[in-house]
Amino acid sequence: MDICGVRCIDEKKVRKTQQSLPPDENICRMVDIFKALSDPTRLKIVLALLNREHCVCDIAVLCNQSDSAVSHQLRILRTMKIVKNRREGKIMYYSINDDHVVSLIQMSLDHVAHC
Amino acid sequence: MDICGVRCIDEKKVRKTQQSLPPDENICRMVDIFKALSDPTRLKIVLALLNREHCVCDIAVLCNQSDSAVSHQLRILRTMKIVKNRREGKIMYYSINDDHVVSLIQMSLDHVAHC
DNA sequence: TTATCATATGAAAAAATGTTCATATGTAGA
DNA sequence: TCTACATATGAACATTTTTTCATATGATAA
Repeated sequence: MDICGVRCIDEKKVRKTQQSLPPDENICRMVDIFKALSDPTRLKIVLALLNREHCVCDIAVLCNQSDSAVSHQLRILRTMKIVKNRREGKIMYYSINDDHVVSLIQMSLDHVAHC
Repeated sequence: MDICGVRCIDEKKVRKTQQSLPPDENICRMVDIFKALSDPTRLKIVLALLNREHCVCDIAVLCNQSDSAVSHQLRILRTMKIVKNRREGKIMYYSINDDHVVSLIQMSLDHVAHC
């Protein structure tokens, strides 16, 4: 096995591990979830919404960011289906839309608490 | 409450949520974990090492990346204490060093499998 | 010692990401 | 209708991250 000039030391082990790997598509989807949570503003938004729904400008206050910056990040979280929104007149309320993500965050909260 | 020109709609809710938020330092540490797993090369490395330890050039083959690129990513994972390494002659073997991260990945694997 | 191999590292180049700013949209009320 | 407000969005700019390339290090064998 030799890909792009990189030599392989132990072909057998590599093949076995290769078979154990999830398909690339799934790896990408996992990366997307982690990426969504890997920005302080976005993670803080999700943590805040864990508590209850909030409107955009309240989230901006909580994150100490401009409305616009928060709106951009909310769009990313919305696209990823991590949050959902509902309109009440002029105000747009955001809330959590993915229980799996809640568990992920809970687990990482535990991790950080332990160390 | 009015921070940097952003008006707050519902002060009470904001205060309650603010109190429910983990300290910023912990949020940063959570972000660091998610960031570590939010690159396809790094996540693939960790997934591969979940199976068994591997040397750098075998990881490079698995990830279809140059030795150097992989080495850089391994340093990041090492700094984060997500992986550890041991030398055997010229060869450096890397393996998983953080069980919490294993659980996190397992959970995200489940998530991706479900949807 | 010298040559070779496996890996590491610094710095530059390339790519991806986040924020700001100006402007647009949708809603409510005058 | 016009105005004000809450939010959204595109594009420019700034920052961060990743990859590449050249070179360095540490280990083995000749």
